[in-house]
Amino acid sequence: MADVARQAGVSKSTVSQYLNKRFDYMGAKTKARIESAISELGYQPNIVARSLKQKSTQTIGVIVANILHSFSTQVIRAIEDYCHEHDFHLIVCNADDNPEKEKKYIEMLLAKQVDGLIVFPTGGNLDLYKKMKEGEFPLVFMDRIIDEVEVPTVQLNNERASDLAVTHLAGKGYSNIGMLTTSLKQKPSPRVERINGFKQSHKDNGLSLKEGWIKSVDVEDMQGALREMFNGPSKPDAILASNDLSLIEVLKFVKESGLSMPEDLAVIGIDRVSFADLYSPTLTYIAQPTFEMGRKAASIIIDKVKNNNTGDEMVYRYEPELIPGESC
Amino acid sequence: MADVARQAGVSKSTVSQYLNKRFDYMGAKTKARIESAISELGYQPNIVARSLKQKSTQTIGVIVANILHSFSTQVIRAIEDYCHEHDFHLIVCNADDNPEKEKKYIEMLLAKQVDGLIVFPTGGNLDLYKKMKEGEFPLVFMDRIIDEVEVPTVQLNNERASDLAVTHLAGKGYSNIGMLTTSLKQKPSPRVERINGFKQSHKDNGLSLKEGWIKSVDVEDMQGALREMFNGPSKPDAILASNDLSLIEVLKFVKESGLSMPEDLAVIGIDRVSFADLYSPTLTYIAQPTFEMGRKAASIIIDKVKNNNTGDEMVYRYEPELIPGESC
DNA sequence: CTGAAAGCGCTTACAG
DNA sequence: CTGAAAGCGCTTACAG
Repeated sequence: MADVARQAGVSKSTVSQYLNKRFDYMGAKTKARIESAISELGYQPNIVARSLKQKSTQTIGVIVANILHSFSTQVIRAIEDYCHEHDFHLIVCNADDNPEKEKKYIEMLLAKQVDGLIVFPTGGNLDLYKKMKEGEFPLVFMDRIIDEVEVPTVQLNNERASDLAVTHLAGKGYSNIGMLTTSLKQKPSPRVERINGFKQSHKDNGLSLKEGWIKSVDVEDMQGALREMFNGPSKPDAILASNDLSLIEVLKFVKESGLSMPEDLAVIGIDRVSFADLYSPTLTYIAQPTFEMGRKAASIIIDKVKNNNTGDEMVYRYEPELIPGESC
Repeated sequence: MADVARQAGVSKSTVSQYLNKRFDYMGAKTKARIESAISELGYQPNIVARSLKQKSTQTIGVIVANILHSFSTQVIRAIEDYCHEHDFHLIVCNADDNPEKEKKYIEMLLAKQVDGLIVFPTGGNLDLYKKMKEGEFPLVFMDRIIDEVEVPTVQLNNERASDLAVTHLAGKGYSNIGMLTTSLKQKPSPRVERINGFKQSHKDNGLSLKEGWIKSVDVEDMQGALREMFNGPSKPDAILASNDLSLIEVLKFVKESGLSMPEDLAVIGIDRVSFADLYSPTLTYIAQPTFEMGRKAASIIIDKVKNNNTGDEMVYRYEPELIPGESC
């Protein structure tokens, strides 16, 4: 910038005014001289220096609990679009369901002076969440609710998602429904709520619930869990896969067991997968409005950044939708 | 930092030494005092300030041409792992096959003072690429070769990928092979090379080539292109989908036309897709070694960053592998 | 073993 | 309409 100033025969201040498009009082010839000095020198401003001075990086951090879920990538995409429209940049990190990693990334992003943070919380860093909340740092939770700390949260009406699935199955005459979901170690609220919804919907639909057929295990153990379900005296005639990773395991099991869908086993999943319409049979699933959810989270965080972290700390619940296919 | 220094009764310099773990000459009591001052105040260093002074952000930028390709996400993942191991951060941007966007992102990342850039080039910004090359800015190209500017490039042996596919099909007795690939507007080298390989392999296998069955169109137009292929007097008995997006369109077409695989039509794709083993029939495909390719790109860029951009400007070609399934 | 001082590349009141 | 000066929060030779 000093070079540009010298070349144009003005001061750094004036160059800075030019760069920030404050032309109110700038002479036309000054402006032109700066303009040509910049292009001659191929000058590019240093955002790092500007950020230091302005104490704002125009950057939002996003930490997803697990990038392998299609839900995460879809939401990131929506957040990205919104931020892009509002001239904010994004740094995305993947905590891999690991609270240690989540902690590391939160600290890294704070050190990098992001203006705000959207977190899909693992739930394992209550102190950190609280510290940010107390420090009035702009923060939004996505997908999972953390009871211990009041932060605006965007998530699905998870009980309703399970209810949609069970009611649909019941309507088709299925009554022996199993459920497969990823591990409950961290007790992430969506999984807990989906299981609760599953149970409640059994009552509402007059179905008898088999507790043993609700399996919450790590992905590696899913084939075993499914085999268990099918080894008993009575077998499920339908399965709810509570997210995309579970669904893939169910489909793998169906294929390997030589079962046919939906005759031998009806299958329904929560989350949209790329191959739902391509599969034979096409898959019935419960879609989350990932696009709106992502935009909502982005809009809350950007409002907070701009308005000094004011605004309500609400939980925003979005309604799931059943997309019918041939798998049940 | 000034607060910490005051609280500990030392100077900022000493705090800085502490933070940078230069303990060689530091008194044990000084160290302890700084340590407790930091934890009392909950001090977090400001990386932006450090970056400004050190002229290094420990950050690598990645610009993919199109994030929708599974290849891109797999490579990003590998780059991320490698950078993480070497304490570099990543900022990922998606140019959406749009040279304008690519330009914007390159300039943004340079302004953010990333230490190096891995680009899946659209090919539409030759001046910018040259400028970076001349400025000795650490730069690596991924996937696509740009003849006009000599930059280290990591990519697949694309001709071999097509050859593997065609030779496999020929071995199974198929001789009327069509090819579907995404648009050639930008003439990205992998698509050109895959088409060349497809043609050459026809010669090598003594097959007669139907030029009209090589379709390079935008994804929206693929169903139409496939219908054209199948509307003529003779029809293909096999299709090579040159990437994952093309493959999905082929599978959609097969399903909608009521064709059965591989009896009516054999299908083979380049790129690994998540549902290859899940599909009925399971899919035969040509895999790229995305993991090694990503790590290679990351290792080149980090070497360049550390060694002041020395090193050769080679093209690294990786060999594809055929993963057999039931679709051909 | 520790501190004073300069400087990284910007922005921004303020003076003229 | 433009410039001199201070300051953002660090690091780093250098002096002592």
